Amino acid sequence: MPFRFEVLATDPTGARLGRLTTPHGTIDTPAFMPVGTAATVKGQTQADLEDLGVQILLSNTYHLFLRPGHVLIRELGGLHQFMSWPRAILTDSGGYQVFSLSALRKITDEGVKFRSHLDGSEQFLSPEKALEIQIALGSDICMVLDECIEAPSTEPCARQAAERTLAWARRSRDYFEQHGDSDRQMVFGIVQGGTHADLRRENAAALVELKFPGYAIGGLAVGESHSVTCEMTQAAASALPVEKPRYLMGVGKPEQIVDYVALGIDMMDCVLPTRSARHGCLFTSQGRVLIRNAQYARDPRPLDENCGCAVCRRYSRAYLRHLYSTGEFLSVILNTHHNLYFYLDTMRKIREAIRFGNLKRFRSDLQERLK
RNA sequence: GGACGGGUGGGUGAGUGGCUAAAACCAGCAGACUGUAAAUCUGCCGCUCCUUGCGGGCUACGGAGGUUCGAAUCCUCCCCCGUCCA
Repeated sequence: MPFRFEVLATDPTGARLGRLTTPHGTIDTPAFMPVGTAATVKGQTQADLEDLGVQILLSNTYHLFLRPGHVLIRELGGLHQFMSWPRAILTDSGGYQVFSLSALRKITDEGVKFRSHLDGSEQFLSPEKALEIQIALGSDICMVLDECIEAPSTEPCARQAAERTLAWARRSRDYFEQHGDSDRQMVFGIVQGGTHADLRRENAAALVELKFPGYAIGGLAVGESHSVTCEMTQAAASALPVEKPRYLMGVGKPEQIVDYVALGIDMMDCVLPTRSARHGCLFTSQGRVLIRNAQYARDPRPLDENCGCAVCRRYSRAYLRHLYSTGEFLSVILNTHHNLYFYLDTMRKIREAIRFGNLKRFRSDLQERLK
């Protein structure tokens, strides 16, 4: 079996230490997946990412479908070969674009009609089409197309989206059984349900009957408070099988991630470290640093004295500020490198804390420092 | 010496009688960013006072006078810059 998920240890909080095996290597969980929407993590080479210890990257079905096209990528040997990434890849289905491109789309039970943000052309994504594209891309983990809604949303509205997502999950599974290869790829179903705990539980339970090899929780961190995100995560996770990996989509800040891990989450992804880096917001052991702030202009210290990354070992805050304020390319590169290191290093420490059963202590220390 | 053109807030630069403490952009200062339409977006950006309000006072469009209820905008003189002619 090329795919395998093992829970190696659990922490009193409920956190799980695990290992997910894929044809492109194993992933230590809880894992953070950097986002490389357009087959690139902006500002980092694949060699950089390997050096950082990234075991799995996220990329995007919808964006790659529009450009350069999944057929072209298949011709060039699939996404791994195309982008020269030897480790695992998870592709998001385009479900998030249903949310973020809401002004440019129309949803029916059949699928989603998009007006391309690139050239205005009309595009259509159905659950089957999203899988067809992901099969062509060859990602290790495919996501079913889902309907992600904003928060807050009314119960009927959330229910409609959740039920549609469930129906789409069934169609996705069936399509993959017919056209996919489970030795090569796995498909995760996605729980929806807005900010309604009962609906989350109900939707998760129904999804589990479809027997996916892994489950994602979607539609969170889209406007609701962190405590509600946790409550919903808890509600959904409680209905998921313990032996399958759980992926909380699109989160979060470092101090939030430990909370999700404590709720039994195994995988997460977020644009925060990469996007914030480009915007001059850097994550450190003492909290966030806006490197453009005047107070760093003459600061000879490393960004984070407790950080072992290549950037902190070599450059000063004053230099990083200079690069940012002059708009130099190197600013994006160094900032992104540091932020990803910080996230991945935090995950390493989280895994270690779970191994020793003291995540609770680790969490309160981390949250105290970062608040 | 003469003829034109021009001098606006830290910079570039709109504005040619009231809606102008003065567009826009840049610089500066601060904030946001959560399955990436994002190397983006937002706010502040003359001084000052308080009862912090689409509040009051003061200063401001090269300088000094003047016209007008009202001037960055019109008039006079002066200073400076650019181009051209001697």
